[in-house]
Amino acid sequence: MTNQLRIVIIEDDEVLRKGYEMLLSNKEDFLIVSTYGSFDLARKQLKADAPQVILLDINMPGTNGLQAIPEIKKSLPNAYVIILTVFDSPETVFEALNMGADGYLTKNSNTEKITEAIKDVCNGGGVMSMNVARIVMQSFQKNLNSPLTKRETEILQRIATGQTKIQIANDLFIDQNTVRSHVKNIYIKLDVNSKADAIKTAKQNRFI
Amino acid sequence: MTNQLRIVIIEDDEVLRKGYEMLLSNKEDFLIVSTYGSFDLARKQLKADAPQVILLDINMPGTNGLQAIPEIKKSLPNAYVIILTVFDSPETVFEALNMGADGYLTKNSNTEKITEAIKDVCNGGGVMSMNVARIVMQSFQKNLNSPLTKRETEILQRIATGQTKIQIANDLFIDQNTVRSHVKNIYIKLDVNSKADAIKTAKQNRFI
DNA sequence: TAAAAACCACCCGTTTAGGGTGATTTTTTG
DNA sequence: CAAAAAATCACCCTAAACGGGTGGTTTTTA
Repeated sequence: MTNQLRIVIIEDDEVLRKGYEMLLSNKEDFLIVSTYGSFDLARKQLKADAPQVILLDINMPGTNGLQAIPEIKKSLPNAYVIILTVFDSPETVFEALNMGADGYLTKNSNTEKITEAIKDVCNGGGVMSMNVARIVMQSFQKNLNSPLTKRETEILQRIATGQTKIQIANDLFIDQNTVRSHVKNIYIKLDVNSKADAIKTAKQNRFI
Repeated sequence: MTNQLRIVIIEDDEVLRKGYEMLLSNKEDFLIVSTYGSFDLARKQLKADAPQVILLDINMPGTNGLQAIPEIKKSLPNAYVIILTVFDSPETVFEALNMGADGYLTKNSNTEKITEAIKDVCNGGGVMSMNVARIVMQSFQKNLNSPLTKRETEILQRIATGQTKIQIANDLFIDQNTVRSHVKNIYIKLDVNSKADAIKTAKQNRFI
């Protein structure tokens, strides 16, 4: 790309903010348009800054980074938002992704990783650091010690998508009564007595 | 770590197989224990090879890589499985993660990335290349043009977890009739007339 | 060849879903 | 500020689905 990438940094820690600014502005591909100590300070300027990439901290005074994402996406729909934070709890990560973050880096990332991430994001990639990727991958991995059989798991998954027993029976080419039998066994194994509880328990334990 | 990492490569393309072997065996931290042209050939030897990391292709004659993952995890519960493939469709990625893969690299990854990935995985990290991360992140990102209001989205999400309207009403401190009203509006907006269809449509369009 | 899983068939009463039609109050937004 | 959108609530109705109980057979797996 012939033009420099316009970057904005929003980070309340002054040392980190200046640090990132110095390190990234050394790269000739990057132009640090502005830096802010909070999103509340950045809000009115952002549109004029017209950044392509925003490095965003989560823990900030006033509006926090997660709350800021939808607002940013609204006023700058084409800008990429990369979270840069110390938090890497599953809840925080998933909320950030749900809000529409394009990347999630934890602060142990060195300059090399960050510059790489910025370029990757602009090439349409997603970016996450190792510990974040681990969290995300674990969220997909099922519990290998599920008490449910293959068939029971299949049926519970379908229940979780809102299918009725009749629909499930038709889809699996088995009788409604068979589905009922399986459901009863599922309830016994999970020690519940309703769809909602079964789904809840199964999801908590990653059985489905 | 003082000992070398024991690595097995399972890849049907001979050129790639030999290529990876050469490149990785140059690293003094790594010991390529064995390489195989298919999982069926590897199956009986794997336990004796006792690898810490397995690089696994997906498209192979006989048992494919995805099917192989559960089998590997069963016989070598402590081994890390890194998928190394050209496929990066959402379906393939999610199936691999569901099967328990610890990493997912596409074949444009250079040696540097691969060695880094192997080390990261052994440090308990998850590993994925940029295009895979993009796929995973997109799966979390909701459609910003949802026709559903905040409340409607909330209610539909709860329906998708199996909650009844009464339970939802209690949880949200509103009347059952109010929940019904919202549900009716949801059905109209999504042009459906049942829970299952609403959930299906909403998930397809990432409204929930 | 046992045990586990998958399959099927009835009974029963209660709960839930979904369609229709009306309304009021609060919040958002131009 | 005024109009629009969202959220709230009420009552009609029927058919469908749920969940508990108890019994069984066939197939698959270890």
